[in-house]
Amino acid sequence: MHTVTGRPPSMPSLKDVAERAKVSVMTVSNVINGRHERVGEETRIRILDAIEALGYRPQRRGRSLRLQREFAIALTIIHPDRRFLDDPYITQVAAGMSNALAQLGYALVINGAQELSSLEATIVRSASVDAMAVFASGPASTRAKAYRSLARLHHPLIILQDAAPRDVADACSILQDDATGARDLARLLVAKGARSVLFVVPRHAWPAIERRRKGVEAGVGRTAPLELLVCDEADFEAVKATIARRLDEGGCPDAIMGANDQIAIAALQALGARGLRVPSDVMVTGFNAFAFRNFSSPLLVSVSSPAYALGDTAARELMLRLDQGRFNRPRILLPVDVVPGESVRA
Amino acid sequence: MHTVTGRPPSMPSLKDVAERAKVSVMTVSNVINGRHERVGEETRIRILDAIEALGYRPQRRGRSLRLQREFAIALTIIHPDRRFLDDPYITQVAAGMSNALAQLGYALVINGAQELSSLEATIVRSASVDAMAVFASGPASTRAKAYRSLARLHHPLIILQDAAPRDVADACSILQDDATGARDLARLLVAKGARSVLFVVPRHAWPAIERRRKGVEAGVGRTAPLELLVCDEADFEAVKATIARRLDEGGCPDAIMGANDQIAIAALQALGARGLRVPSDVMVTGFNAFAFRNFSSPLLVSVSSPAYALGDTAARELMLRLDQGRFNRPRILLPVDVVPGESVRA
DNA sequence: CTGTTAGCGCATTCAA
DNA sequence: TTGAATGCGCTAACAG
Repeated sequence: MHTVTGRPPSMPSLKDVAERAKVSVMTVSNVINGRHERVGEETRIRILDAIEALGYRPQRRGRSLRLQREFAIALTIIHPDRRFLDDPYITQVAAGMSNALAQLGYALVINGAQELSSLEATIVRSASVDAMAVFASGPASTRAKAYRSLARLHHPLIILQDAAPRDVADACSILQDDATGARDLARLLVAKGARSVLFVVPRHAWPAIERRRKGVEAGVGRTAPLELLVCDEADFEAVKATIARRLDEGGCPDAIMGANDQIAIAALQALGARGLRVPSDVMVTGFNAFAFRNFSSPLLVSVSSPAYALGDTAARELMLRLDQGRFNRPRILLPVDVVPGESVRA
Repeated sequence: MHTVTGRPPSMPSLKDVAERAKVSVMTVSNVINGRHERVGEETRIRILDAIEALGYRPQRRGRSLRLQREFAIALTIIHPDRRFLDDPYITQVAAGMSNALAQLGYALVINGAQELSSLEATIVRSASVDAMAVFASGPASTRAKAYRSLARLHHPLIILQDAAPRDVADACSILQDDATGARDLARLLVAKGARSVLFVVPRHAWPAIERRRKGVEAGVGRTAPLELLVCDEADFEAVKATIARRLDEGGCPDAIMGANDQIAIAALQALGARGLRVPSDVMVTGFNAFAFRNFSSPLLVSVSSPAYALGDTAARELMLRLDQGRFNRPRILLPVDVVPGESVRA
């Protein structure tokens, strides 16, 4: 007889329950899975007693192996900051996914990778989920490479906040309408008299930010010249310093648009330190409108990002895909709305 | 022959690789697991070619079943807000755990539960991890009940930011020294002349907040009377309104201490709206010192919470526990530091 | 250095 | 209504 590496002695299996209830494992399995019509009432009660007494819980390993399903979905985040969950957008996506999956008995496995290579080293090395959602940053070519890499894993793939490369099959792209939101913000500023706009973006590339930039360009049109300023988003003080230097050197634009609320708040502070008033001297807008927007004043005009809904949708679409064998739609676009505030003239 | 529920045709197994490389599965397994001394160079290369050609990845299900290990750790969060990951403390813990686990080839499974009952409905129903960390809110009795519930799962348990009930074995409690941090803050305020202190806490109970309250009590001692104000943390405007009402009705204390930075920022705004100056009229302190502390001014004096380190430590301790069969220590306390700012008189 | 055997927990299939 | 046999993918133990 071979001895096995020693399971914790207190982890009962179907067999243990079956022995205790003096039935076969199959009967226990039927009870567990609620196939009442196949088990007699008395037997069922005896089995339930045994389950209770042993503290038995089905062990997913066996079930997974038999059914060729892991009952788990991965959320993979490619982000330069190892504290990838610090990004408020990402946390909301994760919460949305987790809650939707929990209802369906699925688990959410979270993993962050700094870059493609470390990604390959971890997730890719072994298959432990049924499907995957990916949220990637970086230049478009790097992102596309990551998507292709993940697509080769033979799993359905949801690409969050980015387009799927044409050659990636069995993928679905879910994004919010950043371009329209940004365009509407820019139009609002122009309507309020802005004739020069500074758009401040993070150095590290994000697909959503690229779309916001295009939206802003469309919004200002030929009415107001658009200037781009790149800053180091990870360091709040550095963002402030970059904006301050720009103000000192290039004079003050009519409006500053932050690619997200964090950047816009840095702009508010840089302006305040120079004695410039918002919105009378300069108008400012942000993007996302998450809770911390309330922490600074004047309250930012922003755009509400449905990040939680994005995660929720991703989970549901993946469940449908696993059930039906294919994605219903290759692309889902969630709407956004301009959120009023005090940082734009009335 | 039995037909199986149909694995995706493109998901190769060890056997497929073995057949293609014309070796036994065992040899392939040895290559995969880096047992170079047991496989000849030529064979190894042939096998690696086959793996590449088939796009093979080890399937965790089989490995888990054989080794009686899931290679996954759960982080369970009991929090009334379904957007449990909105809490910045929790996200940092999760990031710390995820990164530490990834290095060791483990996955992090995240699940949030509103209350104990929904917790039992999800995780508890089936075993899919090797160990668990839990971060619970709510009254002490509810929390203890949750810990006992989880302890019955036969898994090692790490209890984050809370003490383990005495009757829970195979558990380890990891927390930060909230009491000392809060005491030091309170002492600082007293040293700067505060003779009345208002401590503003969220309605929903958190063990860390209870410890902070005790620390504040110890810090003010008999020098300054301490008043407690309870607010509805989830709604920033409601927090502001509660503090504003208190200011209108009870006059202004010498200092307001927020149980966290969010609450302290609400206090700053409520004070600002009444024309009260910080720190000359009133001093204000927060707690945690996460990134968004920078979003408001004046900059809060706060306490730095090592939330990321907490998650990192939790992961490492669990790995040690799984290797060694028992926890080294029943309790780990991480230090905190007062972080300077402009909201306390110099 | 390589192969064979056996079995982890579970659910499908077929037999009683 | 219940049971027995089978095999999912993988690896420890042992045999060659």
